[in-house]
Formats: sequence, structure tokens, C-alpha cells
Amino acid sequence: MPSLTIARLATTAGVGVETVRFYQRKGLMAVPASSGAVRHYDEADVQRLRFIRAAQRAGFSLKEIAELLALDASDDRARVQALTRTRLAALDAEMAELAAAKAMLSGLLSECTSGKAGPCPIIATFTGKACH
Amino acid sequence: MPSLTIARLATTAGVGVETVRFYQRKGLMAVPASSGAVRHYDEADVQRLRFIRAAQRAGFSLKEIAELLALDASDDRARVQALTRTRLAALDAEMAELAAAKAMLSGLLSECTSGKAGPCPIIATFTGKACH
DNA sequence: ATAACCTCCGTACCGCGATACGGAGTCAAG
DNA sequence: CTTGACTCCGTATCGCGGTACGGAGGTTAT
Repeated sequence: MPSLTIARLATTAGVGVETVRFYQRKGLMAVPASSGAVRHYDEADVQRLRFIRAAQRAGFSLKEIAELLALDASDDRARVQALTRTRLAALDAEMAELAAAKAMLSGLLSECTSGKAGPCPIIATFTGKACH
Repeated sequence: MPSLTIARLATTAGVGVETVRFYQRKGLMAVPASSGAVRHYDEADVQRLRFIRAAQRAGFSLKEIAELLALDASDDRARVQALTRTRLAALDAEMAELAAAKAMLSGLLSECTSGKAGPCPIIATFTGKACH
């Protein structure tokens, strides 16, 4: 039975001790009812932390992750799929925004690098001053 | 001389009154030294708010925007270009992360939609349980 | 001139995701 | 059996980008 202290749990999962405690307060992890004064953790807790980190990388918020974790128990695929579709739509929207920003900035950068005279086109664009 | 109240300034630029005051506190806008008790704003203030919003859409933080605004005065194109390149690199990194997340989620979603048996692949992936 | 609305200013609060602090208790090694 | 490292727990603080509240005073339309 691999019994970990909170510090070993945290370093195993690649987070800080305070972060584990933060997740406990947020209801993302249960506080183990330890026999004694010091609480003990096991492989399931490591997995739970890894779940949280993986879902965060996919862009889910901690609130959504809490729901996903609850669904892990109650096997409601429809709900998981709905959350996933919502997240995918949000990802598309974010990507579109980033792509637009990137297009604008890279265009302006080359303009500003090659241009010689007048105000910086980047600044001018943000300012709204006519520049072309 | 178009003299605006703070509310008219805010609505013209498409932000809230409280947001204008927030930007003033953050040093992004000067508080006009009004003659009298009520402060007055003009077209330059509208432009400044639009600058802030445009730069935000490009992904700059308020801190970076403050620097860009300072550079608007002091015409340091090299610095503006450096900030822009940094922002472009950050945008690339963010886009790569979003693309990875999207690929993962859309793959999992179709798997989960079509699959019938066993645990939900989405949950299984986050959990780290073997699923294939 | 009075009601209705706006401005000014400080301060507090929100959501998010953590991170820090500090005192008391616990545990293992020397 | 002490020392040092770790744990527990509450509470505070951070950074970001705002939003909300409330009272005193200014302004405007009727």
C-alpha cells in the first residue's frame, strides 16, 4: 500500500503542497480521513491530480473539472460529451481570436520593420490614426 | 471642442465608467485636471481608450499596453517591435496549446460518441487509466 | 427650485488559480 | 530526547481585469 505524505503526493504529481490543499478546499479532492494526525494519500490521489492537470491542459476550468470528476463516478457520457463540445467551441473561438491577433501583429511588424518614415504603424493602428 | 463627461467618454469608447476610472488608477490614462468639480474629456481620450481595447484584442496585457502608450510619445520603434515580437511568440505558443487541446478533445469526442462499451474515453484519458 | 440624474472619490468586492505565512502538532533519525 | 523536517489548518496575499457601492456634491430639464 503506497502511502504518501502530502509533500510526496504533490511532488509525484508535479504540483505544490499548497496547490493540493487548495484543490481540497475547492472540492476537487477529498481530504482523506486519516487515522491519526497526519493524512495519507495513495495512487488514486496521484491519478486525481494528474486528471486535474490533464483537463487543465485541455482548457477546462477548475469548476468544469470538478464536474468531470463527479461524472467519472456516475458514468454520464452524454453530459461529458456536452461539456467537451462546449469546450471545443470555446477553443475554436479562442483560436480564431488568436489567429486574428497574430495576423494583425505580424503584418504590422513587417510594415514597421521595413518602413522608414512616419509614425510606427503598430502604434498608429492601435491609436486609430490614419496610416496608409 | 468636444467636451465629454466620463459617461459619454465611456459609452463612446464602448467601455464602462468604472473601467475608465480603473484605467486612470492603473496609469493608463491621465485624470484631466479640470477647471471645476466635474472633469472633462475629449477626442484624444476616446482614442486612448480605443488604443487600449485594440491592443487588448491583440493580446497585450494592461502592463504592456501602458508601455506601448508611453512609446507612442517617445517614438522608439525598436522597443515597440520587440514587444510585438514577444507577443507574437506568446500567441504562437498559446495557439499550439489550443490546437493540441482541440485535437485531443475532438478525437476523444468522436471516440466517445461512437464507442459503446467500457468507460468513457474522455474521462479515461484524463484519469490516465488504460483505455485502448 | 426641486426632482432626477450625473460626477467624484474611496473602498470593497468579484472570479480565477494559486501562493505565502505562521503557530501548533507530529514524526523519524541521531 | 532533542533537533530538524514535515504536517495541519486558518487566514492573508498575489496578479489580473475589472465591477459594485455609497455618500457628498454638481448639473439639467421641467
